[in-house]
Amino acid sequence: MKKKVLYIEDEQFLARIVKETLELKGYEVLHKKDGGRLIDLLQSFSPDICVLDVMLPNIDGYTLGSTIRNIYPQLPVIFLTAKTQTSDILKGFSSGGTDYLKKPFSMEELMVRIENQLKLAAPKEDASIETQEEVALGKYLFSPGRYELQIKGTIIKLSSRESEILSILCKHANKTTDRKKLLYAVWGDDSFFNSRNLDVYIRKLRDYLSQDDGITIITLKGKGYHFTVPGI
Amino acid sequence: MKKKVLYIEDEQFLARIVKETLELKGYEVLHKKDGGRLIDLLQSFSPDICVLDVMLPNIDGYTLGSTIRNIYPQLPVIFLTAKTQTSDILKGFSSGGTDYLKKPFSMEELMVRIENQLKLAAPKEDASIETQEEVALGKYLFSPGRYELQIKGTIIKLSSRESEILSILCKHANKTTDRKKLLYAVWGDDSFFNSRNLDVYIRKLRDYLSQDDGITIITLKGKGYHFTVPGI
DNA sequence: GGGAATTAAGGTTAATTAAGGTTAATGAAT
DNA sequence: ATTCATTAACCTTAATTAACCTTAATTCCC
Repeated sequence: MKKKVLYIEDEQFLARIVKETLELKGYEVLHKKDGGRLIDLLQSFSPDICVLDVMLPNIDGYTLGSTIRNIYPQLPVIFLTAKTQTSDILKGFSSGGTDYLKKPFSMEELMVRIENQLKLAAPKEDASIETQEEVALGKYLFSPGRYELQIKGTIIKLSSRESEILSILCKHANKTTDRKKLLYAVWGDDSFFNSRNLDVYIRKLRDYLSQDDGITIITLKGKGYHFTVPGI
Repeated sequence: MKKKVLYIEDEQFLARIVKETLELKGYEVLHKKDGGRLIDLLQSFSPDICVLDVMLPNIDGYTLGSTIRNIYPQLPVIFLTAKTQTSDILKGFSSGGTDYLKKPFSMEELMVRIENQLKLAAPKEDASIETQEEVALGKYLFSPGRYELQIKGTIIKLSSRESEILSILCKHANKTTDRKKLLYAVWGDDSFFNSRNLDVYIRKLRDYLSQDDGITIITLKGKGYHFTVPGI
């Protein structure tokens, strides 16, 4: 998926070069000469990053930056400007900028700073499965955050318990998940009833996951489950 | 808790100024003249950010940067250098730098860039609604202060309760909002009646937000709601 | 030692109960 | 006189409990 850059710049000549260079690098670029109807633009275009000139007709770049930061707390914003006074730079960062590049700059520097900002804004890797975006399970796509299991475009809605248990199994994909630990993780105890209860959920999950026979939840009696998933 | 800066710089005079300025700003600074025993340093000092001069005796800054990036994928690294060639900058970013500052620089700029890197590295905070007058919710724009939800130019007026509940959901966007806490936050108790009452409001909000199917309020029975919003 | 009896562990399906959803009616506050 | 908030009555669905079934592992006996 192409990353989208919203680029606001009034100098036509520079704008053209930047836009073309970005497009050559594989970005989708929306260039505007001023910040009019910014909020609409953000919503319809939904950029991954904004590159703003500071000296603009009508509304200046800093104001636009603040607006963006206000509405999209996480969206990277790079300011471009000939203003080189320290106070301008400070203003840039306090207006929600995540980087500040002084004109004149080389195209390469802009490119690498854009890449860098996108990398920094990307979801942090070290997060546990709770915050994890999506996991590929064979032909399925599991989105713990959305409580969904997707296969060939059809979406299976999971309940919170189902999703919770599947998440735990995923954490031990192709290894064994201890039954007792699973029970404790989900219910906080390993009573007889919850043990039956777990059986019920395992059956449901097996059922949901039956469309890919590379995926199996193997029972290891007295131990737990071995969740086999191809290609993890 | 003081943020810790690991600062590697061989120019004694500059180093002293930077160190003192940082300390004045409330940072804990460990200054070294070279990158010897870097790995030990990182582990014992466990800095929140590294500031590296590039031109160093023995091992150069880029090499140190790469080492850091390998071991600590998320740790911010700012390069400081008189090298101003584009190729040097590219090298800085490809060596795991998260920012690059050309010498000579103003202390203020260094300070603000350090702050900025720390902010970017910080675990993504939920947009604290209090300070925002507007939040983008997918195709919608929510203005808690005005009790308005806007979509494609049309304005949906929210009642105070509706707005209040939506604000709370926004605070936990893409995470789960505890039902009990929600009830307490809004009504101060979790009586049966208010619980039904909450259901009523959730239904209304689902209805208002139904025009963007990236937005969902998922019920987690026994827990609460998971408000999913794209791009937050 | 090899195969039937025993038993513990888990599986299946259905019933129950608890949590929440929906819609409409009532009550409070402008 | 409306608009918003609450209460009410009834509906739907997830989670749990229950009853009964199957399978793997021991044990027992010859």
